[in-house]
Amino acid sequence: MPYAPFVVSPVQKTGATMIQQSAGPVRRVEKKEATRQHLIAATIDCIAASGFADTTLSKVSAKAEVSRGLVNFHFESKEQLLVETLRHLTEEYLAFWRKAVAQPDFTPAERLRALIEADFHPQVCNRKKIAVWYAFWGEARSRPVYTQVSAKADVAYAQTLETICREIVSEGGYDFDPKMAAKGLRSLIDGQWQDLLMSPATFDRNEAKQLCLKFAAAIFPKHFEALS
Amino acid sequence: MPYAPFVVSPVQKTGATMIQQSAGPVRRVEKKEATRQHLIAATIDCIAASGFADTTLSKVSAKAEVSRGLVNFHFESKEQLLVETLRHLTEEYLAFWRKAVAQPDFTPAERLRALIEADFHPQVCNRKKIAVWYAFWGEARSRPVYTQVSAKADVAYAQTLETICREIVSEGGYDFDPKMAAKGLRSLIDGQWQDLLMSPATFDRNEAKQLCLKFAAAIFPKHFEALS
DNA sequence: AGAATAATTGAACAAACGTTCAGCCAAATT
DNA sequence: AATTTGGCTGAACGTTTGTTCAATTATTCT
Repeated sequence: MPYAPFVVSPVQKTGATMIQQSAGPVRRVEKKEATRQHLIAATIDCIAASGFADTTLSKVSAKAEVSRGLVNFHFESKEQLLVETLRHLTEEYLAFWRKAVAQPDFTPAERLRALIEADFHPQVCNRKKIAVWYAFWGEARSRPVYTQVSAKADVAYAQTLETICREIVSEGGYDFDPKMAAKGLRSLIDGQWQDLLMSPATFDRNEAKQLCLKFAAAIFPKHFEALS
Repeated sequence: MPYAPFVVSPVQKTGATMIQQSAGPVRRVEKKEATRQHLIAATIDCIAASGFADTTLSKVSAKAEVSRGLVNFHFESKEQLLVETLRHLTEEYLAFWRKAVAQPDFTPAERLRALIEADFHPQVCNRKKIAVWYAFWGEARSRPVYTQVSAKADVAYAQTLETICREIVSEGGYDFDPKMAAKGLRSLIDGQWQDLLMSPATFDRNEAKQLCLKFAAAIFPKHFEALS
């Protein structure tokens, strides 16, 4: 049983009045969307389990426990399914780190800590999802559409991290280019992700965080030295 | 004309005496090996151009300008061809950075500089080859054999870098775990490689090196501060 | 309740896949 | 010069691929 039972959330029948909409049509629309998400989840599972090369629509539909032809009903083509899968992954990650740093009363250093914390949270930093990221990155050169899909979110991350670094540099009067600091920190995180993918046995989530914080302490000593 | 003309290096006919071997059989053996390498090179080209999923034996043999069936003559199977391709890539990279750091009169800091320099040399750090690395990494979870093939070389790199860092820490009396420093520096390099893959337009080789050296300066100030 | 709508199925399709192998020809041996 | 060896070809094989679509089932509308 690869997924939780295919339960459609029951239609709201009590409480607020339905406006301009009967209870009926919502159910069908909801179920359609649920199936769609179901297929995307199955695709992630398949890519992680079989790799990009061996991810076939037969395997995906088997994993999702639906018929073969349903994929082409919900998605124009296999390629479109893959694009939507990457989009799903991208948006999930975007929403996750955005929520983590969006605390208005945080200091820049606290926001950086929160970002690092988010980047190693099991919800986004687990071997299955990282395997899928790498699968897409491996195809990025031959299918530029994959780069386009995640480009906006990548830029958003880079800018957010750069802003945080600029604020920290400004606060501490450091002599370190904020753009370089941001690039470096992102690289450190990616590198640790790769470690999880390639050496899951020796990978340690806390160690990975500590490594990033140690480097942060090296370039922003006043902000990070004391702790860790 | 994807490759240099298929020239077999002429058999050595002058100079040292041939021992236990006529000139003849060498030619055939050499040509076989040349074809083999030819096929591996074509595979690298195909993975870079079409991605892992769309790399077929038809494309590989077309690129190498040989017949379809020849691949299965030289390699047991497609899977074996891919394994040997990864092995080739791994060994080339291993030999390259080993040569760079193997200067006996270098100080540890100079060796670290040489390693970084090697990691961004166009021979190993170019978009085509990095795309192939990522393609294999993307499949690593589903095909553990890929991890096994490059495992030894990965460990060798990690140990070499760690030794260099340990020596630098010892020299400078720094309070930074050499193991962490090594992991971090490797991450920085990987991260820059990924930048080249995903954003080739904005990637700058010298900037990438400078970024690594800046972080080196942050953790080993006495050894790297002055320069760069 | 009956008609209309839309999600889902599963069989069928051509195309492309990896693999096999009998035959060919150049190279090596006798 | 004749024979053997072995790299190489290209057609053929059985699968599997992504896609299509008429039929089916479940839901929504009248």
